[in-house]
Amino acid sequence: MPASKSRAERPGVVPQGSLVTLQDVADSAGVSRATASRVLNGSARVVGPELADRVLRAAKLLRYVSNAPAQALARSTSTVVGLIVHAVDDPYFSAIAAGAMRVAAEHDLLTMMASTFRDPEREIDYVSRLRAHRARGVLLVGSGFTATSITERLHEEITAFVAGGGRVACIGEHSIPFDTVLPENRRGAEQAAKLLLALGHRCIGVVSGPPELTTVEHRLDGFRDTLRAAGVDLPARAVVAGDFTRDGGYAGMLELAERMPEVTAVFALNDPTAVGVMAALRDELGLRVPDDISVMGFDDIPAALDVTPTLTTVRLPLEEMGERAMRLLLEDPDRPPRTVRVKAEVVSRGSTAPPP
Amino acid sequence: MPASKSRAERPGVVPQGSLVTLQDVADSAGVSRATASRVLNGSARVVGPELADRVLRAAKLLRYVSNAPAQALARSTSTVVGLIVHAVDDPYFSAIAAGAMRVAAEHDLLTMMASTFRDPEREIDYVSRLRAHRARGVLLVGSGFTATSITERLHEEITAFVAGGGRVACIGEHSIPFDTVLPENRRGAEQAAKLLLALGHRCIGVVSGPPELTTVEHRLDGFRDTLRAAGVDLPARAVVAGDFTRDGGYAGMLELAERMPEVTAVFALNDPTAVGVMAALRDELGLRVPDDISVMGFDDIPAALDVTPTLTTVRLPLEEMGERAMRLLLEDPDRPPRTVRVKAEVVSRGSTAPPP
DNA sequence: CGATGATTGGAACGCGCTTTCCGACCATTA
DNA sequence: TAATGGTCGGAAAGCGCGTTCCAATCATCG
Repeated sequence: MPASKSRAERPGVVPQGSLVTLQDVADSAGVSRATASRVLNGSARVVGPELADRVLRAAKLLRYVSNAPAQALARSTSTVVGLIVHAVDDPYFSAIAAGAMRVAAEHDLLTMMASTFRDPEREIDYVSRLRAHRARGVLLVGSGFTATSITERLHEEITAFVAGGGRVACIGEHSIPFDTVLPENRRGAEQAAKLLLALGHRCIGVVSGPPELTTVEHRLDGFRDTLRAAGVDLPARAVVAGDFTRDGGYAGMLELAERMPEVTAVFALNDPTAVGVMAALRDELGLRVPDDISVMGFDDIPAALDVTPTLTTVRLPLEEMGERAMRLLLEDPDRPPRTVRVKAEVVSRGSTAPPP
Repeated sequence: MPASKSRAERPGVVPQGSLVTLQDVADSAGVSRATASRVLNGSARVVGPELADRVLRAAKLLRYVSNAPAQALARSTSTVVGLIVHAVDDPYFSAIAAGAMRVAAEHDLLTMMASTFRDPEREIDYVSRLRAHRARGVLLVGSGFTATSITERLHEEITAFVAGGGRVACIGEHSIPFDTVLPENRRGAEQAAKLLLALGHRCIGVVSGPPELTTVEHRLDGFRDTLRAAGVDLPARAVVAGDFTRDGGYAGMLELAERMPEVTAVFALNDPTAVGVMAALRDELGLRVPDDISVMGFDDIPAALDVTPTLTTVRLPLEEMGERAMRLLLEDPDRPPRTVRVKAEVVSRGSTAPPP
């Protein structure tokens, strides 16, 4: 029991249960810590085959795994990346997270995932904590906020992070000069508007998301501008704010129906909202989609195929966005910030039709 | 610039960009490291108010955050918990994760989230890596595997983790003697069977999940036994294996229809599968749910309400399960392992009806 | 006014690991 | 055979922080 022997030499140190240290392995293999270290994580230096074998054997026997914090301290670099999302249980974010985590795993990195529960303060706080953990990089997923005070403080925190050698990438418009994967929110919304116009709709409502999100702003602008260019007005009362959730869409639709019962089409600014809108239409308002009213969403989450009717939406390659952002974050660190634009594409399905 | 002064004293050490250390703060405040440390993380010892203020001020100015790895090393305890799921983008797991992460955040812990992409080897590997990171604890979400070789190796890894002072909790049957949140899979499946029997179904098919999961085994057993007790047989060919995904359910239904076109009800072993089954029925087989055939799922994911018809399923309080498991993991560490049973409850909705 | 105790800042060590820097040892070559 | 170069193992100095132990300062009491 070489491990316990080494432990016994410094009694009282044991924190709780015994952790096997590199020293233990070295002792057990009859070599120095330096040698053990070298064989256990392929240093530049080569160790003789027999010693190497002894070390490996001892490590296996003792179930040794290196102490990551200690390693991080000594190397002053860690093996974790941060992933900050607004809500884990939102399919938009979890699809992106799946892509990002796959790439992180390919690079042998562990992912610290933080969910802000849609609170910008927590986002700032998390960046700071990830900085404390000396994360390799952090991926900011989801929309930025239009409020400049938030953006500024986030920016400061990010700057400090980068100054410490960390990398940053964003998905969505964050008004921050770092690697960015930028979905064409504006263009997508324009095309949504065109589809609805082409179908003949002239009286259209919008169930929006939190107005403080840049994503919402851009989608809304693109939509409104396109309507206007076609001579169709989108009055303020035709736009009701949701919260980007299914329930927000439900409530939003009820309010919209009260304000403007004459709408023949509703554009929801993301898919969960659209799903909520359709539920409200069906369960409370007794309107049939698309015969009485058309509904469009945005993002194309997997569930868009499984609602009835299937949801016409603007497709974004979510998982791919996550992958690309993570690659941006991890690959060739020394190059100027890049912005990758991602096409948004209308997918016409069952929830849209000409007005009745 | 006290920070850069301190840096300048050890040139060449700077890794990339300058990290502010506790020493920098101490220098800038004109105190010793010890004092700075004491004020910055409320040690037992009290520091004089004026010095404390100087330190706080300096820390803020320099945007100091403590080096978490160094801190973890010195304290030999970290502020991270691990969360291992099978797939982030599966609503079952993301709902649980949301609950778990909320609790972790309450405790001021960062969550390392690992997605195994349904590969048991990765699960074992992740436990080991989490052990390396000296995580406070790890939460194993999702079913265990029936293969004893896997279970044994996982168990060994977990044991090593616990021996190192880490805590462990599981959701689902892992055949491991640790804190467990155990959904009543068997009871839930029994009730599902009863509902179908009560409706008059006698010829029933099952679209299952990966047979190597204990969850699948238990749900299947409960279902089969209850049918048998009622004199209804569930022949092997009536059970087709899916993979717990929507697409798996789709394919599974097609196969089931080929093998046993006479079934009047299908029990899908989780909700995504059920959604796939309904899609196959609608898009390829031209059967109406529930008029021609009934469909039941398991778990009650949010989307169960948004498919048409709404999905009859067995409800599990997913988010709450995540919360409770995380509490088990974090609260009063010194007590024998506990098992919390979670009730499964049938929710009757639109996808079930008497046979035609 | 000197002794005693309470308070508080600082020096120093240790956490586990990486990484120079040396020195020992071997095999070459002149 | 002696000198030379190349290998390879080990001693030791950090990495940034927490924390014990000491010394110094101050107030208080006899």
